[in-house]
Amino acid sequence: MSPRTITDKEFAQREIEIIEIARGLIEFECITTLTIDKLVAAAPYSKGTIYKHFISKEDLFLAICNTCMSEIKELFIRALAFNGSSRDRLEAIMVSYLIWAKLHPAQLFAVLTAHSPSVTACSSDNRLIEHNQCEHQLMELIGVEINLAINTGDLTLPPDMLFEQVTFAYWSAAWGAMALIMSKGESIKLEPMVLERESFTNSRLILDGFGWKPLSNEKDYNQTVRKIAHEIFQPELDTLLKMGTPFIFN
Amino acid sequence: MSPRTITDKEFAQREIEIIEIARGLIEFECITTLTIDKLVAAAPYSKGTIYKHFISKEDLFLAICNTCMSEIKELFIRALAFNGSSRDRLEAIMVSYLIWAKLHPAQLFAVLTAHSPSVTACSSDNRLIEHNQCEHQLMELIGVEINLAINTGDLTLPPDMLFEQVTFAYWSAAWGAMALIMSKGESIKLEPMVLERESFTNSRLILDGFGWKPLSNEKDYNQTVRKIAHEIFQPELDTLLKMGTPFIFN
DNA sequence: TCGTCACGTGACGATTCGTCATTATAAACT
DNA sequence: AGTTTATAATGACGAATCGTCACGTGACGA
Repeated sequence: MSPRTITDKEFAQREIEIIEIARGLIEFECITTLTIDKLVAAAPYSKGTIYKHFISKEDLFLAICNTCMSEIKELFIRALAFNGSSRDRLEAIMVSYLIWAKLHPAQLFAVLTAHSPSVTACSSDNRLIEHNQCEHQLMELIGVEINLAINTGDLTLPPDMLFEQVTFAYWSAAWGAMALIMSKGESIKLEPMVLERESFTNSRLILDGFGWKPLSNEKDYNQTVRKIAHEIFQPELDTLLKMGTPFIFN
Repeated sequence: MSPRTITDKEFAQREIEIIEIARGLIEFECITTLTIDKLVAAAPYSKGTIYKHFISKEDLFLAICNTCMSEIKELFIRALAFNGSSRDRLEAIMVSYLIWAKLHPAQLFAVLTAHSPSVTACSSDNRLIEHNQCEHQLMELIGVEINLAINTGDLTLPPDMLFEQVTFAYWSAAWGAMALIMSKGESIKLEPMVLERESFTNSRLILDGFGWKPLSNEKDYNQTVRKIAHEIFQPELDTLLKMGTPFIFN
């Protein structure tokens, strides 16, 4: 009754495989120069099959973005294992985010462009839902830490403020620095701005603005960042060094 | 010796005209659906002529973006006329930025997408230089106010920090909120985040983080925002109301 | 009036996207 | 084993769009 069927699992597996191939292509070219035809040429599947998975090129982009966000999530989880104050762990999240960005600059572009309206407009509903879940999960991880901080008294939630606003403030400040600095090609530099430094600056300002203890003038967070990086992300630091783009400490 | 010449001035004028036509098209469609062919159909010039002005579609996008930034600059200048503290005037800049964004949501998308690597890659050098100048001018306006604050003692520049970093921190936090909230289509909402509220929150956090006086717990900035909006941007507020997207005060 | 040369034009080749008619194939059945 | 059958895979194709370039046009000087 059902000849030549493909199981859901096989289908999902193949989707992952295609996404990985696409990510591989991006590494050498750029998200912009990636075309469906190139992907078809590089993958052991035909165009029709690929369009079974992604309803459009943008849908593929968003799928790549979602995969990246899942990867980032894993790093976040590792970061949250840092033994320190709640604020230390937020710093650790920033470290992990930066490390990922530096490890995969081409992929980061994919994540950035995935936030453009064209991608949102041309992606499948399921993919968009998945994307929202990914974003939600990342924010949730930050949210848990914020809750902890409130419970321990390190952070006092301003009375007229929603809980999610704290997450959003932190996330958006990090996003802004990332987007502005990384979008500039090598051709034009945005002053002498350094991704790592400005990101930590934004983090510090936002958290100090909340009065999240210990404040940055009570503690040397540069030291904390070094400790986090070496304790949790030493392998990644080594890779970055080998890539010629070492993590820059203050 | 030179038959049928076009002066530089005429050329520049025509460029402005074409950009305005393109902006008009964007209003009804979207930056993504804007094609050169549509522009050619809408403009009294042929494709060849248009390609005399813009070396690529992306170059046109960046030109639109630059025009928008010049418009924003004018609003910034108006904002800076606000009679108050230096921090009040930064708040005024945020108000003007938000008002522009709400007045021209479609154009804002153009500005956002103009920051994607594809646009940077395919634009002419001149256009990129112009873009950098626009960005620089906007930041410079903020920079002037920061200097004033330092001179009056409202702000103490952290010893290990460059002057430009203050500007960048403020600008990137504003950018992040804008990019994250506006990039979400109507389909998917990012929690109950409100552009105006989160923008002012970010602004307050960053400036409080710097210890920029008067701090937000010493003064009701919601009141200041209302004052700024009504004193300087009442016509725009009325327009927004008519558009059905009123400026949202806290 | 005519020649010239910069400017304007839009047809065209080249890409790339996404579809769909056709082919291949594995399971079920005889 | 051979046949049937429904589903999956394929890639040729039409449509859309980009950017170019060979040709047309017209203002000005001679």
